[in-house]
Amino acid sequence: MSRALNDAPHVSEAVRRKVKEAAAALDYHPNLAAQSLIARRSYLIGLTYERPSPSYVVELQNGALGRLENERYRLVVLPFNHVASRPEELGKLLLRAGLDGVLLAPPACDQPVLLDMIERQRLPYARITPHSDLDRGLVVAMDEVAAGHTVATHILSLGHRRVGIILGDPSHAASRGRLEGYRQAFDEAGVAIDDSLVGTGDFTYDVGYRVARELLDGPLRPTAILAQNDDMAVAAIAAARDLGLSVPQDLSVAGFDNSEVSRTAWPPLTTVHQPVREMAWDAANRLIAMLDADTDSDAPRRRDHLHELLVRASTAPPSSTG
Amino acid sequence: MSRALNDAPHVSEAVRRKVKEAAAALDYHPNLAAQSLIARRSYLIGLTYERPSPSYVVELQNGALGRLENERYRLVVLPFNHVASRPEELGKLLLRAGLDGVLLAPPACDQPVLLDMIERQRLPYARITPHSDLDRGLVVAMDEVAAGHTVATHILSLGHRRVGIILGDPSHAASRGRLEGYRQAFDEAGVAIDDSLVGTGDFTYDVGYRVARELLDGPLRPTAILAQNDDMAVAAIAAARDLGLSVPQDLSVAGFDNSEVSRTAWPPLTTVHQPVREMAWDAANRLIAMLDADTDSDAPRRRDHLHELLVRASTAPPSSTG
DNA sequence: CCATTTTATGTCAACGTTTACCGTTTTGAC
DNA sequence: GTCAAAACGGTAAACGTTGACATAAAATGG
Repeated sequence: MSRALNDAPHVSEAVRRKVKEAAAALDYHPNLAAQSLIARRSYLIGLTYERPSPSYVVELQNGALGRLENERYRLVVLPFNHVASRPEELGKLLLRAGLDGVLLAPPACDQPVLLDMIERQRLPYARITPHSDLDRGLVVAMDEVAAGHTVATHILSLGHRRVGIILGDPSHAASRGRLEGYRQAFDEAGVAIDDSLVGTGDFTYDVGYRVARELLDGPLRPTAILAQNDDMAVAAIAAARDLGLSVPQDLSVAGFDNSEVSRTAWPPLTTVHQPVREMAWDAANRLIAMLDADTDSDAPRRRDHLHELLVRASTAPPSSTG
Repeated sequence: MSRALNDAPHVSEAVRRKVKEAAAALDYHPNLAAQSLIARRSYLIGLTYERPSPSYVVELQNGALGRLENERYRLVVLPFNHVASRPEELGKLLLRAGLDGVLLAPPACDQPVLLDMIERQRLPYARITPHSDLDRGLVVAMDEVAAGHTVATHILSLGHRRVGIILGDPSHAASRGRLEGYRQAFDEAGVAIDDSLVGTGDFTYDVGYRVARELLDGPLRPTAILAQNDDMAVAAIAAARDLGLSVPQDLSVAGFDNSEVSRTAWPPLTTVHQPVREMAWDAANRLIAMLDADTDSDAPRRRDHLHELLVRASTAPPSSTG
């Protein structure tokens, strides 16, 4: 009987023990569907993300899973590509998945249509590093502008003046935020951003390589490149090498994300650590706090996590001939 | 009424349409818990793995998810570390997760205790690249011995004779299988394996680096290194560089797995492509075929996938001074 | 020793579907 | 127009739990 197994009051110790022993002997496991039915909960948390780098996905997952460990909640992964062009489809997918709550990574967390849908169905959600409508839902963020500012300031303070920029996918607002941070740093340093040295990538290695080649083959070869993620930064290093340039002697390269490749690349990348795992943990934490709270809690709806600049061997002052 | 929504027979078109319209208007979604309760299925597939490289995890997931797309089944991720030392705990976790079936990646798929537990509870499972008890459960495998043979033959045919070997975690049977393949290739080439050139790693970069340094600092510096995964191979390249050695001029390095780092590393790694995604797809495919079959199907219980040697720039004939 | 409270145990409705069953209506054939 | 068969729609049981309620037993107080 459920009272014995669930340690409810008004059950004698003897009976409780006997029931538990019998349950153990029979390898009895309560039927979760029946429990879900009556509790009106599935104890499933969804995690949705879009085809980013493997290390990002794993960090995200591990962060969320770290919080879910020893909880009843289980994590369902729901990757979904091209959200921007079909947000309703993802909405339907999420609503049909029978979730108690969902963690939204970029760029899904920035789709107003999607947020409308899941709000209408009262599906609780937490947004990880969103960049628009920062007042909707639970928000766990990193200050992208500040991060972009930090890394650009690093490059400028080394003495670089001709700085190439490889943007990420423009549909990710992180790309815009980081660029804004670059701008502020350049303004403060009294340096103008040369638009001919700004190329648009999509966070992938292949496109990053192409853009880097264009920058380095151009008339005004930069002495440093700011890439908006590590994969593209590694691609920039490869492009430089293919042109006979040494990093960091002939070209400094800075990335973003502190992904695994940034450590295993040669030279190791100067990059910005985005505390993805911590943010995912926090998002899961706030989400289940919300789910377990009977009343709408008065916890703050937004929380910012701090970035950290990791200066490694891929950046150095420009050579005198630069 | 359920008949209308589920396209059952004996329902007039008019009624069916009206019901569906009303359902759409109300954003009605059937309660999955109730459906699960009556169907005696949760429509949840578990995936369990142990702290391997991010790219492996993502390939695994994407493969399984690729098959689950457009199915009712959802994927629950259940990473679990140190299975070898506490298989019963993972068993309990899996059995309590309310799964319809589970995909077991190494090394969980090689834990007899775990298999015993989930078999006793009649939880269907598929094993991805298991290395022992190959007759238990659904098996999707790669022939590790053949793969090890192929890569070792490649190195030997380039002319290398002093070959260092960095083993993976010995508890992963993949490590043993690959080594066996090396042995066969060495035997066929009439070359003896020098035990002093065999080091034991654990598939991680850091330990791989240490082992590579020991090998290269030793009295008999090898002209080639066979690493049992890409992370350790990249570490070996880094170790060589730190000693002033060029790859592949002074040292050839071959990896295993065709992970992302093997492509972004410099020089790009010669490696063995393990069709992880395809195998995960296949495992999910066979598992749901089993779940959806009323009777025990007579499909083959084991299926081998082919490896592929990818020769890239990290291997070359030994220099004449070697 | 009875009345009263406390504690332990048994019973049953409810959760939201599906499916089997049964009664009613429509259809088609003679 | 009658009859059988097919099509349709309504009702209720069942899935495996939980939790409220009722009943029974034990403990307590007068």
